[in-house]
Amino acid sequence: MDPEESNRKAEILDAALEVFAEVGYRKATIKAIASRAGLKSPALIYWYFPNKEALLKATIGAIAPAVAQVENAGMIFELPLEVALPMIGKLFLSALDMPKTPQLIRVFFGEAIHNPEVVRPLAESGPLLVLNLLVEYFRRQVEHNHISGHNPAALARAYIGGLLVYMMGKVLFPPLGEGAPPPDEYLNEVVGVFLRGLKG
Amino acid sequence: MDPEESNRKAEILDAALEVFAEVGYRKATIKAIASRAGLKSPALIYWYFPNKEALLKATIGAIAPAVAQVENAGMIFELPLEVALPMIGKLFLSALDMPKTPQLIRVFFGEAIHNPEVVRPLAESGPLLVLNLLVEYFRRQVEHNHISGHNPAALARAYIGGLLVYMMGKVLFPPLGEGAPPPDEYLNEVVGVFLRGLKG
DNA sequence: CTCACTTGATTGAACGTTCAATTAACCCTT
DNA sequence: AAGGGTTAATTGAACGTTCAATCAAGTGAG
Repeated sequence: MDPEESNRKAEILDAALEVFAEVGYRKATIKAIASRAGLKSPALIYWYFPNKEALLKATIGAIAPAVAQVENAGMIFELPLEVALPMIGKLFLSALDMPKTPQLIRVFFGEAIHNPEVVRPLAESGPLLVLNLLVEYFRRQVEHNHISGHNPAALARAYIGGLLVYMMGKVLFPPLGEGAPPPDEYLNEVVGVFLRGLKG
Repeated sequence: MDPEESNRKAEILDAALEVFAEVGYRKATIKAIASRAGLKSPALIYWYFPNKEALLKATIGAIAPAVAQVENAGMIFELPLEVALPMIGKLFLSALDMPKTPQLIRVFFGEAIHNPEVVRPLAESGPLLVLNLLVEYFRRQVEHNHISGHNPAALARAYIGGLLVYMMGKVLFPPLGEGAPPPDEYLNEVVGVFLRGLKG
């Protein structure tokens, strides 16, 4: 059976995510990851993974599918703005409550600059997925004349940006989060502005 | 006199900014920074700076004041939304054209997670400065009943977020920038939404 | 001569990775 | 069931390299 079989690998991946999130890929040592996983020797990691970079890729690869769980994505296209925008907003901000999200965000930004390829799957199964969904949604809204004179690509980015900055303030760079209202209040404000702003 | 006197120091700081931006603080080696600065020995760096971390701090400290050049910041409070919002937007996006901005953004995000204290001056003299300016601006607009029922802290973050995401797409994480409209078109759209969104 | 500055060589620690050797788990034959 | 043989998992020690930091020896201007 699986439960015992691949325990080690999963333990190592969990430990790696923790350590990577705490100190970053380059500062994270194989030794630290090993001892976090309860191994008595760092060498054991090399029985499961060829090298440190492969461990990073596997860590991200293991979690990316879980991030991509946007269910019934297509049905959003049928919904009016008043429902769709808050829904996507909640989807985004509710991720903050999941235990691994802060870790993932930290790993992502820590590597986004110097290892964009490695970390890309994470973005593609999370924010980029939602962004593209939203672009397509706005495009259809324009097409059906529910809104007019708007640029879907710009709208979607601005909306996602408003949410992203809030998350960055919570998880990434606390000075940015100081003075920010609670999530639901924030979301209300942003949704309100966009709803009125789109009905022009 | 200064011009020759502190040339070396300035050269080292320039080289350090370049290398830090290219490969990140931890991967950047003293040797690489030295040779980038035209030095024949890495040891010389230690005559000007006590250690690598001090070099990073100095690099940021040297550039932060230049970033903070928001002239006549106070006068914005007198301007109506239709003028103030595009102005702040241009201020933000025009930074992309300055040669060192991409480097600074890369250094900032590369260290924001694991060295928030070091990199904080950079944020405080750039985006956080503008953010606080904007919060105060919105607060006064509400106070004077030019807009009502709005949360200044949320509004300002959402607006800055819209701009920030655009910059991140350009400089930090290209996949996010793919499909984005040109700066002026983007800014027009965002400003339009917020202007209409605020007149509720 | 002196002092600010510059250099090549060196040191010592940290780290990723390898490896030979040991132990645990499993399977097959009798 | 028992025992021998094969594979999987695990370990500690060691190697080779990288790199920040130090050092002692220069240089050249005043």
